[in-house]
Amino acid sequence: MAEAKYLQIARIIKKRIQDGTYQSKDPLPDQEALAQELGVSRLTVKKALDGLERKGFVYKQSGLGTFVLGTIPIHEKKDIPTTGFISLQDELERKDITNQVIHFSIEFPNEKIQKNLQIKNNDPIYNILRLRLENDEPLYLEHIYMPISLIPHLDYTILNNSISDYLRDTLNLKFGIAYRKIRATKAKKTDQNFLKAKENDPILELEQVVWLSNGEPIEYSYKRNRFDLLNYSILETDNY
Amino acid sequence: MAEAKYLQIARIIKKRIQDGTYQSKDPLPDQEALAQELGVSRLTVKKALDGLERKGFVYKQSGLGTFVLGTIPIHEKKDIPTTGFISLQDELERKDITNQVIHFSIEFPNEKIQKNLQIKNNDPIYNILRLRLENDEPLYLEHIYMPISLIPHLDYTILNNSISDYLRDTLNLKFGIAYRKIRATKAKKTDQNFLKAKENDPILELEQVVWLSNGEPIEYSYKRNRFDLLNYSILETDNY
DNA sequence: TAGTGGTCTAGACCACATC
DNA sequence: ATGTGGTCTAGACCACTAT
Repeated sequence: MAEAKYLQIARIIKKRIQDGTYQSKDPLPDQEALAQELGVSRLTVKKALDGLERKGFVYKQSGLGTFVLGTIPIHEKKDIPTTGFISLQDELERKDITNQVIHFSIEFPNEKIQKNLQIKNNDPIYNILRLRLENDEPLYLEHIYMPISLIPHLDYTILNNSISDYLRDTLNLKFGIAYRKIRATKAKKTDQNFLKAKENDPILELEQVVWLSNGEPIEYSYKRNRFDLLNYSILETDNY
Repeated sequence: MAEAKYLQIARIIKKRIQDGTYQSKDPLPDQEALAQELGVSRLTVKKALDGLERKGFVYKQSGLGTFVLGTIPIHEKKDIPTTGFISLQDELERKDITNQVIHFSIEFPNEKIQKNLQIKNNDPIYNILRLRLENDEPLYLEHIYMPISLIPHLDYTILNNSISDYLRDTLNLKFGIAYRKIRATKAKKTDQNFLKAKENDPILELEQVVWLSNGEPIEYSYKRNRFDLLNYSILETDNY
């Protein structure tokens, strides 16, 4: 089957917002009108708008209409959305991002990794340390642990590009949920070396466990970000 | 009208998960069975489950069923969800949280605040500095700016309790979206004084703009958190 | 009063996973 | 072949907002 109708509708409406057909703060046509015009039921339009609301394109006021959300004042280029499984390059408009694989090995997991990946001590894992650079300046250091059982073949070519693209497009794995945790910590020696962080610089750390849609943990990782080059951003909506 | 049916259904199912009626990793009854049992349509059950999935109680596998999500391994007590407009006390199981109002004044906004609250330079604002303590130990320092025009009467009693409860329950204001940004910074003198932070301690900062459901900005604020006492957490789902 | 979005139903068909 | 969740429809009624 083709892409779901509500996703197609969402894309059409999103395009109209981006090309200025629907202007900031203006009301969109009402759901019934959009449904008629696009040849779908009202519920399908509503579902599309619900998604666009969650993504921050529109907001709705019961009894009034649906409106285009204006520019967010505190938004900066270095804000990275914490939502979505999209790779960094897509989400950010940062073109010159490169990878540098610092370490790549196969090991038995320690207790913490066993717990986080829900595996046994004799289930081997990949241990990856990767540095991300923007215009040759270090952005963040990424420690990744993944079970071999789910990913039979991983090599430097994949690590130098996108692991998530490989999992999704080549292995056809489907991501489920992710639990992410953001904290501030002090720079360690490793951070000082690879990130060119100073001794008393803070580090913005994102630790996460990612599950496949069948409930199996696929990745435990933490990124150690340069505090001055990255923020994490969240757009919150009331949408149940 | 009473609470929406899908929210009632969600609450019932959530309770069954929490009291162990549905065990971790077990499948729930299928949507049709739940619909029959609870006397609603299948779509209403689905909507309830969609919400529970976004909140991390269950996960669904098309063609297989809906399952109770097990405990999240990296979850800690000091993780604070970045989602929802719920006050800190409700969300955390931290009982002994107190407020200490350090500064409270009415002023004209500077340019940054004008921009973030979308107001003019002669629209007065509240300027609030509040310290949050847990068992008399400082947790975070909160700088809050809000337009007076939307909040006619604010006093120390309200500031010592919950501002958001006052806005919601007394003024009947409805929250719309919030844009939040998380960064790591260095401790300033203010942080050292009030948070008992050391000179080279990092600070975990959350900066945010909160809008009402009618699109008017109601709050610009930033919290400066002790790096060792708080993390922010995000639960990510595929849910469009 | 009119117009908006929110909810809900019954029924249908589809894609997907398992047996 | 069967059972699961995902999508979609047409129609209905409700709550809220503005005039």
